[in-house]
Amino acid sequence: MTHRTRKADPTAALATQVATQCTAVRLRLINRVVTSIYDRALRPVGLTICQLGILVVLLRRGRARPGEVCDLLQMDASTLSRNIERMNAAGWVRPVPADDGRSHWLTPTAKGRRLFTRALPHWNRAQRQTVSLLGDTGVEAISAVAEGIWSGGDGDG
Amino acid sequence: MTHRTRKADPTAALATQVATQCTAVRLRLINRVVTSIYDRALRPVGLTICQLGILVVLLRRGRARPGEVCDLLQMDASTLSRNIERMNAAGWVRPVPADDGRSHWLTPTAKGRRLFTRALPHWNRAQRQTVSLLGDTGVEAISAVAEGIWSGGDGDG
DNA sequence: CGCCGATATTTGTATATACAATAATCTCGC
DNA sequence: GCGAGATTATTGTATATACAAATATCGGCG
Repeated sequence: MTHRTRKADPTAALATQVATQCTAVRLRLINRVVTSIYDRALRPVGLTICQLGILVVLLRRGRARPGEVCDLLQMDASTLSRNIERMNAAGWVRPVPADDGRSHWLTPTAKGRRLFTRALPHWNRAQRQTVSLLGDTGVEAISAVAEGIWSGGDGDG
Repeated sequence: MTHRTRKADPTAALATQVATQCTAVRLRLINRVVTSIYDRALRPVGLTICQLGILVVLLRRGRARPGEVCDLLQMDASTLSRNIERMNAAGWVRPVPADDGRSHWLTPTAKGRRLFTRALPHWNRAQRQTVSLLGDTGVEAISAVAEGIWSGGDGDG
């Protein structure tokens, strides 16, 4: 009789390599955890962290074209389009015609501004909770990586 | 006549505070960028980074119950359920009955193992590209944060 | 044995996301 | 001024995600 143990699975070891190295798997895990914190915190005001992020861009700039928002947030145009669709339906943003007929300005409404004001304390709570979870070090590291991407990516420095 | 400049928008300054501090907005941006890198790299083999992450867990452990996978990846049970649904439809994983009738084992199929082997070079390419984008520092920081969450979270150290 | 609370998963519904294809407009060269 | 190619956004389709509710099973207690 041949030996009773079946031959070792060669993929298991390779899978361990991937598991212990893969940046995407880790990043996505962190993203799920952190997104949950903010979404739960913001739920009482009926806002998601995604929507808050978009609203903040518009509030800062007063108005912005879809393409600008996409560039800033590194978000696909179609993704933004659907998000704006919901925010528009909720009455938080409005499109206004631009010179270039292919585009338009997105502007926050008064209702959107009031929502933002109401959301602030909840956002603060989530932010504190996140700092407590990731540590100052973790939060700063994430900021640094984002800055790196905004400034054209490519490596350390 | 009253002055021509309209009164400054008080939300703009607050929005800037949020924009410059919000960890979630930054993390989600990084997540979009990095996920895109892996999904594009894996596309030729018909796999997403999400699915690869799940497959890797099953390959490492040989088999796992849904709840275990959720714990490990910090993924909602319903999310895993839908992902497994697709991977099962593709023939990469199979459920096998467990002692506890409420649950079952998830196991990779031979087809799933072959897929993983084919995916490896593409994953490697994405991983290199990500290291190049985020820098060793960034990649290590993300690993550290994930380890922190796995080991019960709460702060630096 | 049978019920009841606890546990494990799936299903219903909604948001977030991206790629491919389409639609609308602009710009430049002639 | 017109047509071809570029630019900007939206629509079609599919995956990823989570909360709430439903389903199925387990385990203990009377």
